[in-house]
Amino acid sequence: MALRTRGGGTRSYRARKRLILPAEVRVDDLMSAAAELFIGRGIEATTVNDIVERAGVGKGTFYHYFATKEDVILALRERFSRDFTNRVADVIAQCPPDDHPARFDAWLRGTVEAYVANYKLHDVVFHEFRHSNRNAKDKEIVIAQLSELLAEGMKAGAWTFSDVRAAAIVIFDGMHGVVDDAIEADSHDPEPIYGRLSVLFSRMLSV
Amino acid sequence: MALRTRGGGTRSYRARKRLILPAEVRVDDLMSAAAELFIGRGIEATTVNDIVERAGVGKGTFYHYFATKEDVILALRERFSRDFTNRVADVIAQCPPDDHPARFDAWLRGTVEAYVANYKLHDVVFHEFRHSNRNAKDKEIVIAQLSELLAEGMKAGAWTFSDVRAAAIVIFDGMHGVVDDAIEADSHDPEPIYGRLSVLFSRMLSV
Amino acid sequence: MALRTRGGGTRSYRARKRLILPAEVRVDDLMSAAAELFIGRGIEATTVNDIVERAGVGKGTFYHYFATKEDVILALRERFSRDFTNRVADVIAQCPPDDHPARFDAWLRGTVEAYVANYKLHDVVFHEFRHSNRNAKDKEIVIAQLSELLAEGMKAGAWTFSDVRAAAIVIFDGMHGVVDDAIEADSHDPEPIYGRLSVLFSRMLSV
Amino acid sequence: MALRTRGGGTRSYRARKRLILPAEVRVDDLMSAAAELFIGRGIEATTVNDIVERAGVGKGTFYHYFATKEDVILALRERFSRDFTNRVADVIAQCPPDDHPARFDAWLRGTVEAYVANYKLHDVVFHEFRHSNRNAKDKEIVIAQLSELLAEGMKAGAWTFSDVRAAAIVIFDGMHGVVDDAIEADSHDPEPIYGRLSVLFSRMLSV
DNA sequence: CATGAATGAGCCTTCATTCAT
DNA sequence: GATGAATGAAGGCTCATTCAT
Repeated sequence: MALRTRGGGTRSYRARKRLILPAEVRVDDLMSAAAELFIGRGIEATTVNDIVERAGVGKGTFYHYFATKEDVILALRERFSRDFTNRVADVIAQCPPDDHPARFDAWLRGTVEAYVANYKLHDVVFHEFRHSNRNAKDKEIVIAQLSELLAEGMKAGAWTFSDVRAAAIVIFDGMHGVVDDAIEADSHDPEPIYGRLSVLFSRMLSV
Repeated sequence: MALRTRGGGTRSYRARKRLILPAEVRVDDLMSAAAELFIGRGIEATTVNDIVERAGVGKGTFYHYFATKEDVILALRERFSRDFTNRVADVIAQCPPDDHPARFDAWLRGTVEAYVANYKLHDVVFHEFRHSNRNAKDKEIVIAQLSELLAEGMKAGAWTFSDVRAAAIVIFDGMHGVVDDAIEADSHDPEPIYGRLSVLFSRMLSV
Repeated sequence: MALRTRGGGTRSYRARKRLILPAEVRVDDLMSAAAELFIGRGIEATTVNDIVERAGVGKGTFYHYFATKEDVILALRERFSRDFTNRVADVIAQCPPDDHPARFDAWLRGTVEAYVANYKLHDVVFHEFRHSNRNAKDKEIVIAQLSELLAEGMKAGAWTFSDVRAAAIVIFDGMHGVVDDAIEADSHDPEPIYGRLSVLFSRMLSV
Repeated sequence: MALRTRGGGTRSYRARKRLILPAEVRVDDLMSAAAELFIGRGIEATTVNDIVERAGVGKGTFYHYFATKEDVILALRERFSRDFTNRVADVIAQCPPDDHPARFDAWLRGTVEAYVANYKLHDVVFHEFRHSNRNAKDKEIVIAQLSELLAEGMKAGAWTFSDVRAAAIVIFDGMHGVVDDAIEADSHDPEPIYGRLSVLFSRMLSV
């Protein structure tokens, strides 16, 4: 078997300065590089080589932090969901706990804004890659968040639904579709989008 | 087992009967084989080899009818959209032209049924593959169909919308999401799904 | 996902004439090229690239006929065992069926000759690569062949053994070791090797 | 799970206690870890990472004590040979210097026992790795030991050989093969193996 | 029309070794 | 002495597409 000699066998490389950085920084660099490339040219068209080149690290460094290419996508997804949910939760938290219409409004505005700001990454990371049922996991979080908001409003008599979950899904996916449509038409201002959706959803919410 | 091909005798050529069939049949066989495989294992995981093997033709035949692998996907997409739209149009056509609520109802029921019946192919062919903006093309057709239905109802005073297109999108994507959710939960009966949606949308349609 | 464009994407290659040959020929070319390289530089040090280059075919051709690199080794092994056993069987067959000492002699001479002629390939293919228990399979064949010869001689009263199998193994492995030792000392003439072994084994065979 | 390293906090460095131990202990830990892994999964499949992890030291420590991965194998080999030879020499030493048959018997029994006890390490370290002619070196030692024993017996008139070395090789390799065969058949008791061999070899030794 | 052998660009991943700390 | 983050050369394998028959 002869133990193939790899790596520094011929002792030829020495282009990059061997810099040691905190794991966090390296992971972040890698993830950002990946995100930019995924957005720019798609996941499939982005190679691990592209990623490490853009991140300015050796290929081994990539595999030091991620087990496979898939892993970056998953990590990106998690980060996206976390950021998204937190962002919306913050906005809602600033409303009076018992003003349910205001809270829904905050959710809608926050969601539209967050999505308009990051739809590219969202699209690429959630639609372009499917891996068993892990797909639903992250959507479930945001649906749950909205469902709870709707359920609380219903408990307080602000509105009624025979099926809260179905309502949440229609609202979320409807929002999603309308934002996509606006973006497709090059309208990146969240305000009018929010306005159009608000009118529609207020009808569904009113008795 | 060592060899991939054991090659029977001296010339291994001509295993299959060189059968000549009408182009339509060939195309259809190929598309069906592709659809089944795409559904079963995903587009990426399906090779052209898999397709021709399942279709029972030589690989050259595939490239005789389709320029690239992409082409089958596009063809499948078109076929799906055409069937879908026709099916829904038929159901609507059976309603009185001026009973707009009934027409919407027919649209909703027909759409849910059609989607429940074919969601697998739909998902794979529309979500798993993205090629520039060609994606929107086919969705546009069904949105247009619904928009027109809504617009006519509005013109007749059955309901009002400040933005018909936004409403159509919310309705379509909302429907889509709720059906997906039901299927995810293993509820493949279109009736209750239709019921849930009908309640929600009727509010949006009513003044 | 974008269906990475591979192969003739950029349409640049056209170095080799696309020649279509019988599967047998291609398989043989590939196996011979592999054997030569394995012998020359070891299995590990030989890459599939090396093999196809030497065989004068494209890399895809290799994988058209062999599923993995391992497969060539296995195929080489099978071929070696088959040839070896046949060769020895032929020599034995030329002896009178009841002259057991002569038959054993034929076995020994044939075996030594066959091994001296091909020990390089043998070593590389049998010793340098281990894959579960498949290893023993091929040795078993030759041990069985010798065991039978010994058993028949015993039945005819030519010699006796309390354990035929053990005797066969000692004879075979002993022969193996002595030949290796001779080759190590650069003595490639089978005759004296055969002579030395014959003396030793005749003692074991005599009552 | 996305990240290979979750890195606890800001600096993930220094997880292990930087313990300073005598070189001997370190070397021994490393060699033992390597041996266990080589036996368990093969040399090729064992990475330096695996070894240091099992030994509980940093990767740098490995390269502090061994120049390359090969070095451990070589060290293991030497250790094995040394132990083996010593063990057998001890047993022989307990026989009367002029009772040659007894000495041979002791050699055979000791060898079979030693080999049965360590065949796994032996196999992996001697068969799975080939590096130029260094291979023969260690086998040579044991062959020499046996050759001398046989030669002395011959000088004393206990037996005769036209070629002592060939006899030694047949005996050693024959023993090797029969033990392997027994182990393959799950017979790990050295006694019956020794018995079978003793019968065979006594014939070769007797005039 | 039909076939399937042939092709090669390029991808993901591995891992021995180095060296800044 | 000890550590482990960093590195990049190299390898096995895939598969859309071509084209000689």
